[in-house]
Amino acid sequence: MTTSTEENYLKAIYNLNVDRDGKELGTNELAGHLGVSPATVSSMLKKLKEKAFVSYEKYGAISLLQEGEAIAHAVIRKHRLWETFLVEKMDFTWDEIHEVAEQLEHIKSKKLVDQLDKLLGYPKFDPHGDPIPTANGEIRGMHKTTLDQELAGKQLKVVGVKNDSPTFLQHITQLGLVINSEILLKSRLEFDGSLDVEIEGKDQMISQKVAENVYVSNII
Amino acid sequence: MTTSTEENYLKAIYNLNVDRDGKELGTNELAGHLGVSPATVSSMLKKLKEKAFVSYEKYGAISLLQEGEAIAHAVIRKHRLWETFLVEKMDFTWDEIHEVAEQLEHIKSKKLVDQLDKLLGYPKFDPHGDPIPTANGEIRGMHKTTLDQELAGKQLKVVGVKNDSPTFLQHITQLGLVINSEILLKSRLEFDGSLDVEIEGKDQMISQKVAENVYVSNII
DNA sequence: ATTTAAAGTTAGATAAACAAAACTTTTTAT
DNA sequence: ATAAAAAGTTTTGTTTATCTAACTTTAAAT
Repeated sequence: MTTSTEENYLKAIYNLNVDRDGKELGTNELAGHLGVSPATVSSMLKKLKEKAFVSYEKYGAISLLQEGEAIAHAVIRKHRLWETFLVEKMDFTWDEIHEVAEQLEHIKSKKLVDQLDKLLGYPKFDPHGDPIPTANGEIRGMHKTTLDQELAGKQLKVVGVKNDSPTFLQHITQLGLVINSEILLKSRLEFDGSLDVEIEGKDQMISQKVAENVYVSNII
Repeated sequence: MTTSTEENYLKAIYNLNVDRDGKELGTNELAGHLGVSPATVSSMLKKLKEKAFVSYEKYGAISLLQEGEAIAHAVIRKHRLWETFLVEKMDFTWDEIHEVAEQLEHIKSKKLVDQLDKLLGYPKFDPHGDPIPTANGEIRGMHKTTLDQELAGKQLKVVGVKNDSPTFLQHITQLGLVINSEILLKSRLEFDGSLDVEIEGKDQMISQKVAENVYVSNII
């Protein structure tokens, strides 16, 4: 049986290895992400390696082995199903769900997860636009482009966010940026990379930092 | 913030102090109930006393102080609401819910509990017939008589069970003994205290041990 | 009333998860 | 190519929750 802590390490390793172009994951970065010291990560990696959950050599890159990835998928599946449940059935807003889902994702009951999935109508995406892994651990395709990478003049749709923090989510909700919002990217300022956009008809300026954390797709 | 372990101790102390006529609760009994050694209970009590959750002196009786009782009530409320949720919304049977509820009862989110209560229509009893404490920690009245204490000839209704274990619940479900089942207590055998009963029309023998764990009320 | 049994406590140890400080390896910059 | 910086590891130590073994107190039995 895996502990909650182990599950959190595996999930973090998974998340940090997605969405990066070959850059290696090290103990410092993982420690920062988990809010623990690099020393703690070093010793935990020894344990996770013994259990054959991760691939790791001293001073080397950290990545998941098959079994570790399966556990990460299962935890992420639970996290995203619970987030969906909280929004759909419990009247939570998308900035309130992460913290509670961090707790609920560690509940151990296969039946509960299956029933949750059924109750929600087998959703494919969670309230942040992230895909929900299937019961077999398959993930149906991830996001690609963030708003900051798009060209001026494009008509876009918000399909997800890269950041789950309440403050970020509250900020963009204020701007009108929620899942399925339509955006016209009018122009980009050379000065600081901020963007002049039209969101659901309203004119707005958004910082590059915000744009980097919003996933979009083209409107055909 | 209280840990899950502390909450489990407070809940156990609460449960063991209900349903007993003045008999004092000691470390051995508590240890047995929690599945830990008496030594562990001794040291944990020191901590719970420091936090002013329990009243306790060396070699003396264990009981809850106001704050400890409030926490116990809150945990029991969550436990029973989750059990109700699992049966009402997730198609669990009453013998499957205890184990999962033991995990869910420690989730920390006021909003989640309130919404759960609302979603379920503010239930007064859980699937085992136990009363659900209100948000202010009030419990609306407990069970009184178990089936083994009733007189022969009486027409009774099952209102609850004293034991949550899967094996017990599966056994009595087999007998037809579920919440609201109607029972006619026909006679009691002097030999071993077992009972001759008619359950929903069917004739059955049930052991004294079983009868001690079924709460009943008179049908008026 | 004394012995024995039951109940309870204390002391010493362990495992999990963490941190600080000291040390080592790798990478970067000049 | 070497020094400095960054990244990573090891050692030592802490906290929480647990155990076993040894000891003490209280209750029961003769």
